[in-house]
Amino acid sequence: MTDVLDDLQWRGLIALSTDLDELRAEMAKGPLTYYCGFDPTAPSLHIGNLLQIITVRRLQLAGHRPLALVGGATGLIGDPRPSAERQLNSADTVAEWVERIRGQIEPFLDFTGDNAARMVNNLDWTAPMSAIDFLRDVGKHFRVNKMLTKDAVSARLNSDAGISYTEFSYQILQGMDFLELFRRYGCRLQTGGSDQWGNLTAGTDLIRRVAGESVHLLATPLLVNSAGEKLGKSTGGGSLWMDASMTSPYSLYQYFVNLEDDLVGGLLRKLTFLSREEIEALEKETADRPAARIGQRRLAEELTRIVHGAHETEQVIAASQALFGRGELTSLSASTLRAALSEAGLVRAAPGTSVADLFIAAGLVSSRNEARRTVAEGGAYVNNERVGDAEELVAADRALAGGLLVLRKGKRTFAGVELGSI
RNA sequence: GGCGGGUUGCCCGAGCGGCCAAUGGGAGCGGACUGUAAAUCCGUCGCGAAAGCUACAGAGGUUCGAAUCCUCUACCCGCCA
Repeated sequence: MTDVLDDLQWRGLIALSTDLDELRAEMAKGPLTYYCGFDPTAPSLHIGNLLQIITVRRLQLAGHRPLALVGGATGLIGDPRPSAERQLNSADTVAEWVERIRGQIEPFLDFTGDNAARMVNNLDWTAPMSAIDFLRDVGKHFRVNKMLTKDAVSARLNSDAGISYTEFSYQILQGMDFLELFRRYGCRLQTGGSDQWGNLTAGTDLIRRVAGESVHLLATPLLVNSAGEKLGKSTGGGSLWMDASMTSPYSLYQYFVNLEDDLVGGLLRKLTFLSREEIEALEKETADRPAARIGQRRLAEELTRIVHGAHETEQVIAASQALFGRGELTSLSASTLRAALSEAGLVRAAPGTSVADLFIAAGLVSSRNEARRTVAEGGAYVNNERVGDAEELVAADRALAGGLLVLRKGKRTFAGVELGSI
């Protein structure tokens, strides 16, 4: 079997690390216990977190022992973002998100066998600790001047947003986590995103001071597009969430089908479990015949399957083929059409509703002004026919099989309407 | 605790009594070109059919008229103690 670190490197998953040769040597001796943390700062994890989960899984598949940490404590504090202070979430909210996120992580890991995974929550060792203990036992090991140099902190000090003591302390909590897991489970490696580097090193530094041991770090690169923006920003403003109710499987699939060519290879490497041979073939395919989007389709398919399962993936692929296929919509059967539109988003409306109101009802636009604007710009279609008047009433005789209408905004945003009594 | 500066639309940022729904970027959205790419170009970008309404941290006030002036509150930044 190939060395897992070599594999991670080939996949471009190691942006920053501590001494890789030392880590390699430790891994060679047998199963290594490692951890990766996930803070409940939203009701769902997103595609960036998925990269971490998948990386954790890769290490487990290589025989190492994962600890998946949900940040019941750190989620109550919030790590400093470069731009501005976070709004604190209530303890109830965070507790609920902890459970949801735990549920999103568990399916990816194997909790049986020699290198069974374990879920941990940093609230377990943080909540019982008194402020005095925290300051005496932990705080004493942190030098403020060093804490100030961390990117996340210095960015905030140099902005006029400033930083609260609360967020400033975040790195100490994360450092404590690593120390705690080192003591409880012999954890010797932490993985995370490279934007977390400052927080990751807080842990290794603390363990070195307290226990005199050198433990390890692996940081993955951030997922960004060619403009350097975080991936997922072009989905209408939000992230690509793993929760199906926040980002539909269809939307997730479509996002990756539309991915710019330059990113396909890198994401196939980072986010899928395809073999090196398969990925290199797909990369060649993408380079030779970019218009065929073979790489994009495969990436979209793999990811949708990883996140939402095989059945759902079949549905969205079929839906995409029906809506984007060359064929006439009139040639689609009622069941095919209904299935496709259900994936894209299907609502009911009464016959005789105006185009503008249909677009609003389907969620393609958020106001009548926007609907009128879209029509005026020539970007509104009903059954693939461009609409000229936003106030045009759509009668029942416009419906396709099954009483369905296909609404489209722009080139690729579809939604369905079923005409009938509401 | 004292003094000074700040809080503008999704983000950055101009405006400093009427010409401000608010200059300019960016993001977003649509069009053209393409390949359901990228880059580029063009358009658009609070709500409302309109009258008009709501908006420039929050609450009051001055004024014919305020994002712009005054008062208080909250938060942020800096200097001093």
